[in-house]
Amino acid sequence: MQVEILPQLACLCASLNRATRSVTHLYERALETSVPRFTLLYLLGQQSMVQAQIAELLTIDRTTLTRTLASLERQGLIRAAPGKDKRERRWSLTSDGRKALARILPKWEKAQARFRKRLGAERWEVLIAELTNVAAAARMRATDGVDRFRPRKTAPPRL
Amino acid sequence: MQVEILPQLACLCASLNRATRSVTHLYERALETSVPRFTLLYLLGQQSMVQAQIAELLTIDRTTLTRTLASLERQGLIRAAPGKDKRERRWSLTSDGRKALARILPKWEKAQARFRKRLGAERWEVLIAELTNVAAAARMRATDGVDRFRPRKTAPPRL
DNA sequence: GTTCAATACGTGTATATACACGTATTGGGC
DNA sequence: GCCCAATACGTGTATATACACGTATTGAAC
Repeated sequence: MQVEILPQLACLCASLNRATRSVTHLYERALETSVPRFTLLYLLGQQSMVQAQIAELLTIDRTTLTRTLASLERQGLIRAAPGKDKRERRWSLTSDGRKALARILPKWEKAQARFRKRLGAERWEVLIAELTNVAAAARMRATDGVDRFRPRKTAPPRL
Repeated sequence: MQVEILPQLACLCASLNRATRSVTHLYERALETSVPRFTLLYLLGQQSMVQAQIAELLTIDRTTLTRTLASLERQGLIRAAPGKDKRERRWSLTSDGRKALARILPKWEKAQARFRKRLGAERWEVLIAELTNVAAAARMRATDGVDRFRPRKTAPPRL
């Protein structure tokens, strides 16, 4: 039951979902952890963040994030501190979390380098930029008047 | 906690996951069903297929597919027939399934048209082709000798 | 025909995802 | 101060995802 060539899909969303399943599988083999968990560790390794801010940046549902963060907290990898606003939870890595991230980072970098080489540096960069555009375009409120997404002239900051 | 601009992510896999969450959310609002379920109905609307073949085409884990197909079968939308090989299950739409697909298709086409307009036809087409390439590249066996993905010169068939 | 590795599929379990709904805090209008 | 809509977060429930493991069938080697 071998599929010789991979057909294109008419649905952009189905194309995205398929590519994500395929690539996520590749990364998770290399990382020995799940991509969502690594993504959170990596992000919090850059800077501590309030929960709602993480949800927006990664476009993760608020309630999904609650459980994944709770799980990382149970593992002792992250810790929450209340902000001035007592409703907020500001998350940061614990020292165990930093150690775990340090162990995973080289594996992630290898996976990135391998797949980047496989695709070619040019396509890789274009792809990341385009995926950021697509994520932003899908979040666009339909009632904005213009139903046309305009990519930024200056590249957005990279995290 | 509003994020003014969406930053790029260093991780290609995280970029893919974020874009997929964002776009899937958009489509599911429009479809009033889940994207995986619609994708299966759409595919089986084109042609009946054996389970393992579906798994490969959509790069869905075999065991995930078992449950989603079972759910659609419980709803009476699809039906399995055994092949000559008694291990195989060949799936096709029931008449209820064809009706359901007919109801959903216009909504899907509207969602596609809207988002395609938003992105622009050119970027849309390039994106679907690239996502197909990426899915194929990630499936490439590392031991193929060449660790370099070559896109096909002739576009693959579209389903 | 018998044996056995490969193939097609299912089940138990765990995380990821997201909707509906609920609680606590904040800040502005009065 | 009081009221109340908005905000930040959690819980119950359902589907999606995928690994480890198990069963049935096939086909080829002998």
